[in-house]
Amino acid sequence: MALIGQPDVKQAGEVRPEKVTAATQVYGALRQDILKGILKPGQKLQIDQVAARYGAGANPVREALNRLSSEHLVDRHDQRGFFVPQLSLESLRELVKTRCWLESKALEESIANRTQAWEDNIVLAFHRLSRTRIRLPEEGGDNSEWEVRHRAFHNALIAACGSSWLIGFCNEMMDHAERYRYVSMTTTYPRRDSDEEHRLIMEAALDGDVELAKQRLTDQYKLTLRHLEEEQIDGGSE
Amino acid sequence: MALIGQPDVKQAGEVRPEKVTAATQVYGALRQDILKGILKPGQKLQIDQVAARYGAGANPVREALNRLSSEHLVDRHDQRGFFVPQLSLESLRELVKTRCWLESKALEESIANRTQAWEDNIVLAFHRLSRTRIRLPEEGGDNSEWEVRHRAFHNALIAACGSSWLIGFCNEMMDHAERYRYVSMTTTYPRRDSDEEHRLIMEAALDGDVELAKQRLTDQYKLTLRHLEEEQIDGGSE
DNA sequence: TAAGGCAAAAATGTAGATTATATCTTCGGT
DNA sequence: ACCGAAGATATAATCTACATTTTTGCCTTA
Repeated sequence: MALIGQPDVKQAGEVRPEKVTAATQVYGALRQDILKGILKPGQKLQIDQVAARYGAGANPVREALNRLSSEHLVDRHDQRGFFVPQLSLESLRELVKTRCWLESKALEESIANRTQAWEDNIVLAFHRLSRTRIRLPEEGGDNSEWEVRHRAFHNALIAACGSSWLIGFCNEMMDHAERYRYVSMTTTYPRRDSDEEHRLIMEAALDGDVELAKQRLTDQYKLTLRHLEEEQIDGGSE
Repeated sequence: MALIGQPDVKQAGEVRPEKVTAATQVYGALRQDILKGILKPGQKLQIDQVAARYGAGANPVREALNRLSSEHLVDRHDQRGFFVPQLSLESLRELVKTRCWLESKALEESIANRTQAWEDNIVLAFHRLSRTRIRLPEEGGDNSEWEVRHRAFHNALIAACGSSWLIGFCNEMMDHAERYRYVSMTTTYPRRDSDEEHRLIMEAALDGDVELAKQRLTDQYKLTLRHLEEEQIDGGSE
């Protein structure tokens, strides 16, 4: 129905600042702590403890945990409670394999739909990433800034793929990959030469060389996997 | 209580049947009602009403809604409540496109990893599907049995792809596709000739003809999309 | 018509009751 | 004494009832 000049239209894009609830805050905090490995794989997330930790009541905590359980960032067992999921080399391999499949496809589509804005964003994201120094353990070892930019770069690559589903799936997997990186961060750091690899991916993408770009992207993931395989990252299961 | 002759032995390594909580029951019920279109797209899910409907308290309902929100089966707005997501032709197109991409890939991998058991399950699933009659509106129009078997068939095809991530993503999208089918069920029914299409997909897959199988699979999805496009399924947004 | 102000409605959160699970203890048989 | 079953206690998850906070709808006023 064409509503000409309707006064208080609720436009789809209207942004009313949504006041965040306690549940949402706990959700965000828990998410970070799980991704960063502060909460250990296998650990039980007891309601009372979590509530105390984040200064919230049992219900908001419970809601947050329920959300996270649907993202597979916590395991839920009825009447038994919530747990931080275990990590394993085997599931990491499956994760990387699937990332290669899906991000390749997303990159391919993105290149097919390339626009000026897409290219610009990639260049920008790369620039920011390459200017972020990797901090070694001696320096405090907080690489969360790098993680954020790293993720932004990979997101920029696939942003034009034309499927919010696919972007969502890739992001979900990025979350989990990030957790593996953080948990093994005690021993492994982002490689110094990753900048160069990212540059190569970017260049192939901007050149419109689909096959080369996909190749370089998946090579990078596989290389990172190999590095992690060399460590024992079986999340405390032994 | 104590059922004589049926003592609840706890065998070693036994998988103890998890007693379902109220939250989980509501979750399942809500999920079904949303997928089947009983709860209309765009509709507000008021806590009290939902609680009354399923005979539960506010908290279990809230937990169920939080889980569903992470699956994109309900929209959540802090302090504003929960809603059944809208449907639109545009997002259906994106959904179908993404399904084609991912299920093609999954099918390809499945065929590459084919085993006897995989083939058997496909044959079995096809048999069951083909023996399920489609009920027209006059006959009550409940095609949930068909939906279950239809889904089982497509799952059997991709079961050997080697990635639980990919299988999960495909299933998530199947849920949403199912909702589109149910909502437009007033006018559209599973096509009579879909049996034949499924047979062709199965045959190509069992023959190990990757390209043909993928082609037939995606053709089917695109054909179904075209059928739905001919209807107005824009969930009451106008 | 537009802004401001209320009151009702609804979402969210708290506290404590209830129920299930896990743990510990006891008892009978070997 | 040792093992396992049965029962009792402690712990923790879950749920209910109600308090608090925010939003929504409506009415008044400029």
